[in-house]
Amino acid sequence: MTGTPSPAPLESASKERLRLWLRLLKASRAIETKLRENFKADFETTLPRFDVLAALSRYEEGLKMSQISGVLRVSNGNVTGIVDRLADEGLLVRVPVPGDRRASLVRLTQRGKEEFACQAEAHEGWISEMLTGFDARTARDFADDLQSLERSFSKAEEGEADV
Amino acid sequence: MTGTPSPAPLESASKERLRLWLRLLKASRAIETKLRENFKADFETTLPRFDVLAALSRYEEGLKMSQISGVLRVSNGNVTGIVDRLADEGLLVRVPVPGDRRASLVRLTQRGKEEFACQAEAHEGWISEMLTGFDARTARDFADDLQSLERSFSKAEEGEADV
DNA sequence: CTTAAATACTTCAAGCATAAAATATTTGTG
DNA sequence: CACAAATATTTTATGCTTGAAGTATTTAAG
Repeated sequence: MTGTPSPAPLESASKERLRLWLRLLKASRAIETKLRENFKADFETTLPRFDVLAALSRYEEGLKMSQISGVLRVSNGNVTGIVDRLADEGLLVRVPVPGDRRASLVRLTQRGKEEFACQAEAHEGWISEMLTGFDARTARDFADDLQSLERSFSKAEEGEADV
Repeated sequence: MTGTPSPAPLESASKERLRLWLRLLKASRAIETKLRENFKADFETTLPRFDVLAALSRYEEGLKMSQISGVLRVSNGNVTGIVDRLADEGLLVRVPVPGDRRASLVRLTQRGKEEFACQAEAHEGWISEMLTGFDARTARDFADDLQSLERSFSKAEEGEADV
């Protein structure tokens, strides 16, 4: 990456960072919007539902509700409704946890696994189309840059932890 | 940017693009979450409300409802509720458009302008803190990379327009 | 064993988001 | 002018999202 430097003169670090954030947000919203449309049109589903299936697909044994919200980094109450609807449709089940009647383990059903496999394949295809301009090497480098951005962010977060 | 190449071997372009997207999403969600918390804590407001004020602040004459949704790229009906609440609080007003009784122009009030100025300053500060790891040059280059990602995306969108 | 604290989860209220339907007004055509 | 089509906006239904309050159960302390 890092293409040709912009002709426009650099502004303050603060302004350039703001510009970076606005671009990041714009790009990710554009992709997200397109994904949402595709999920709706092709599978009559949503991104959050796909996210839950994706999380579960990585854990054959299942996940507790709080683990799902932990993995997806969303609030606890949020997951309840999404799992409710997916359970109604038979894509997953709540299994009681022996020895703890508060909790339940959420597991994909066979149908859930098959449905997710379809969706995941389509998902990867959509993303690949949208990012056609990036070859494997460029995508990897860019992804690494993003990770460094995230590290910068996390470090800033820690810094304020002890207020 | 483009730091040291990852030691892990490159996978297919499709996989690498997927990874890129997941990183992009993760980074932008992390920042967005933090921003939401800050807006709530410091100004008792939300990101969408800030976005509307920001859009209006760039147009002294005001914007019609449909122009707001166009600029922010959100649905029409969405803006109605947000503008309603901001109007209730006296941060903006709906002004009738002479000669077209369907439409109205939405304009910031003096209070709205002052409130937005405060929020915008804080916003820039928060972003700058979160992205401390990026100096002006690096941020600019990264922003340019993101723009090229967006161009790649838009081109992919066009391509399917004539189906 | 009893009770307070912690844990797991659900429910609730408020707001954001979309798409689609409904309303009101304006514009274009004959 | 009449009236269909287009335009501007609001309303509605549905779902995601959070944070806070509520319920049930388990764990820890005395």
